[in-house]
Amino acid sequence: MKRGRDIARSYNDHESSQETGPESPNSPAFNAVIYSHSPKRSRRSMEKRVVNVPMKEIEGSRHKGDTTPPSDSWAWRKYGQKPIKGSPYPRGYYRCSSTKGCPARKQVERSRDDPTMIIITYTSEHNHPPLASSSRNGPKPKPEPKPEPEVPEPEQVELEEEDGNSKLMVMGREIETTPSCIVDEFAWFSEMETTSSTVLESPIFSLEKKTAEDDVAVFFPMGEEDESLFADLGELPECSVVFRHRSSVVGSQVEIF
DNA sequence: CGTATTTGACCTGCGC
DNA sequence: GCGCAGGTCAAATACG
Repeated sequence: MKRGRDIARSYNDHESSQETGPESPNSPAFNAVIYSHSPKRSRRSMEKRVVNVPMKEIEGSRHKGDTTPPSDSWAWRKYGQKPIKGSPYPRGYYRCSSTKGCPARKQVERSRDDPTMIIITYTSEHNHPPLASSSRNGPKPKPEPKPEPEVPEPEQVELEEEDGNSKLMVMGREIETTPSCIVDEFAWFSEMETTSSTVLESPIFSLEKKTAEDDVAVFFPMGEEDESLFADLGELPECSVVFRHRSSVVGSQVEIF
């Protein structure tokens, strides 16, 4: 069995070799973010992506407690929880259980400033597509309850054009967009698009078009056998942001100082 | 009974 | 070098 130090080493090794960017934000309403770029990568200074999700977005989620993670396109398994100094709420630690050996992890905690917000910090990226394909091998994800599809407040998610550059406004904050990040990140997604002609349009995409009329609808390709697996994904609006990014907004980041 | 979660212990990084 | 805080492991426990 690997002990902590071994994990930490391979973890950092993975980070240093990471060239495809961190995983997607996968959140219905997110404040973006890549923490970067410490000259010396370490467990605490590694690249991270932070996503803020309003509590209401994750109501109905299967977990209970202060660090309820929102459902997304991957299966997550909790492996730890720690009280965080200065915060009344503990932080939950989750790793991807969609496939064996997936390095993706996320930390879920409540915002100390706004308890109605959940802060999700993603570290490492998935080495596989979302559940659509991964669910056919590897550990099965738990069936998710079906919450009502949540709709981001119109005033919380806006698309702005300025000097030819797109800006995503979320929760009143401006998110700088960086195309290369997401393009690389979803290389696997491009492959799927070119290898399948069967597509599914999620209701979430039409929602996105409400907030960004000029957006090109992006369809998620899949085989017929996957359609049933995706039957529940209409409840996963978090993907829509990512897909839209690929089409026009293409990525999101905010530098945290 | 198999799988997921909880929780205390352990380890590492970082600041002083 | 020391102590603190964060991150992870793994045994125990809970759950379906």
